Amino acid sequence: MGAPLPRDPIADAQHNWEERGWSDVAAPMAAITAIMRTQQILLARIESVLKPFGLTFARYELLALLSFARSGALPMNKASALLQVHPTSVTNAVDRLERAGLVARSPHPTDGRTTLIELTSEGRTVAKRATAVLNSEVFGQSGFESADVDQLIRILGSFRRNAGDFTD
Amino acid sequence: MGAPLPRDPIADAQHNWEERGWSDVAAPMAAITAIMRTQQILLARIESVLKPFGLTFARYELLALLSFARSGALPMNKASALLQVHPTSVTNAVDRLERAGLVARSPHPTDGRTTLIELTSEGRTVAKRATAVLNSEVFGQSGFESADVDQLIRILGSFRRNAGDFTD
DNA sequence: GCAATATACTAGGACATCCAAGGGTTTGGA
DNA sequence: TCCAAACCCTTGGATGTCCTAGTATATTGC
Repeated sequence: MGAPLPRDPIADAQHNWEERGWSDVAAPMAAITAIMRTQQILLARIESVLKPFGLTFARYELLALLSFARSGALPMNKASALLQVHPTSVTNAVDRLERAGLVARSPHPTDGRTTLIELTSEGRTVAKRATAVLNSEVFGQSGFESADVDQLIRILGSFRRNAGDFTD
Repeated sequence: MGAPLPRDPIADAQHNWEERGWSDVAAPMAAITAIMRTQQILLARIESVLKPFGLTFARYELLALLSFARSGALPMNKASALLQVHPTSVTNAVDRLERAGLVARSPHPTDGRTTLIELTSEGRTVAKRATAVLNSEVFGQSGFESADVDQLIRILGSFRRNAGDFTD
């Protein structure tokens, strides 16, 4: 956005919390705020890389999910569950991907309520190329130490499990 | 959203990455995806707590920032920089907070380009009460182990510094 | 078998974020 | 002094997310 700040605004907030006598929750507040900000930074990097492909992160995630499905097709409700987003968000993403010719809707063979989303061959190509660039430009240069990556996976995995994302 | 999944979708994605030969970036990919999902869960909790106050997280952050400013007022560009969001997002938040009577715009005394945002007394009251509930309902029950909170603050703090958020 | 309930997707609305562009104000160099 | 460049805020547009409600199809229970 702009130039770096002279001080860490989240550390400042943590100090403010402690000064007000909320020391018991100051650290979790700072951690949660840091997660918010980190997500914002990472999302911006990802979207910047995907822009040349005409993709957003939401649409890329759907393409990637489909590309890993054996049949190359998934019911919309399944995609919604796996991506952990609201069904209307999937409808929105599919609308745009379909208009771009990267996926196609088709009726479910036995359940009239269900719509299957299927990768087109162009969709598969775009997914492959976008993934390659994301791997090299974002995931390969995350800025996290290797040991910290393991810590994040452990800590956030535990959090997500406790939050009810999955049972394992 | 829905019921817990039988398996962790992010761990599955990491395995898929490894199977395709992208083992070198599979772990950072999983960590980054986990940050995205964690942010989503935390944001939902926060918004749920703030809803009774007629606040969103974006508006709450602005109120909280103002409540910690000595004078109780800040220029909009300063708020934009400290909250690390685009100036138009601040304009949007101030518009709504002003309509709700929680903040007021006033001209800067010496710089005609600048607009100051000031807490109203009602705004200060709402900020105080919203903070109390957030502290007890979200930050006080984050679900993170105390040691993990420290790890998160360290890891994400380092990341944000490297990303150019601040120099310290 | 049929009505009541549950499930799947979509339409419309509220919010937030960013970008691009425009209008007003200040600053700084020729 | 004066005009160009820099800065500040706002408007308008695109996208994503969620919620609520509505339509269509399946499933269940009597």
